[in-house]
Amino acid sequence: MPELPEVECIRRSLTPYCPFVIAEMRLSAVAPLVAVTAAELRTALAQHTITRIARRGKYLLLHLETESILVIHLGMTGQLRWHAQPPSSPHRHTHLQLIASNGSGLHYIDPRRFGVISLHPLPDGRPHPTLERLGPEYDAVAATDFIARCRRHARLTLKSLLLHQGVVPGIGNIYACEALYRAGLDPRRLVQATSDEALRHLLAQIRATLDLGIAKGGTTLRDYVDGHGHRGAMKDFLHVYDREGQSSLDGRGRVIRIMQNARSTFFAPAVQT
DNA sequence: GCGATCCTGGCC
DNA sequence: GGCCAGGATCGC
Repeated sequence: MPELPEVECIRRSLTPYCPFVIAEMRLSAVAPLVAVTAAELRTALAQHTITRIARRGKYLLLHLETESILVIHLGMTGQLRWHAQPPSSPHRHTHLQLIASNGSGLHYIDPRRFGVISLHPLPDGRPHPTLERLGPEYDAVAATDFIARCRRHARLTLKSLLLHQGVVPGIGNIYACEALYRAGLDPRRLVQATSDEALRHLLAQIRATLDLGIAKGGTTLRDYVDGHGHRGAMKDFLHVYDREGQSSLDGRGRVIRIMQNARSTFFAPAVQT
């Protein structure tokens, strides 16, 4: 569900509640823990303080005063919600609750359990495995570095390239389609058939697309809400995603849907070459 | 590189 | 009942 703009909006919506002292931690029996046990998580969190919330790609990083970091990935259907008081009817798929002494708290909800709850570093001291492999952030990467990273994946299609978290992390299916539309590039085109100039332009469009997504509060197709339960408005600004058979938002071409790696790609052949 | 896989739920 | 879904890893 959430891509970089949605994760960033969640981060911003929860930042006012830091520092947050965790008086109690509750974990469901089927919480999607990765490389940590419930006991290890409890030791790392209970009676400790979340000092700030950061983001890398689609990962939320809840920094503790101990220098340990609670790592949360929301997968397809994850939510991180703030509750000023304990909710009268907690969501059925609540897997982690971090509760303060006054009853307020952060709730992690994830029906499909494609998410990740972990720690960085891991309890054995090793770095969190997938966090380490992420490329530089979209707003910090130099164009020359971006192009060099693209060239390492010469035989990928541009669509697959954008979904690869080692190039520019945080892009998912929606924003990959949108950035390629804005850049005028066919999602089926191979990296090796794409010029440096076109890649430079693509990076600029990735930035514009993600920044707009953040400014509009993220894309709510169905589930997405920020930490306060607010939906995002970006859906009304998508040019091609979920518009099969219609014209693109700016009217420059008719949108078709194809499957790439078993996932839908929306694009306008008249605009994208 | 590609397909299968982990899950639940909504929609046709 | 079947298909599809905003993700990422794993094995071939």
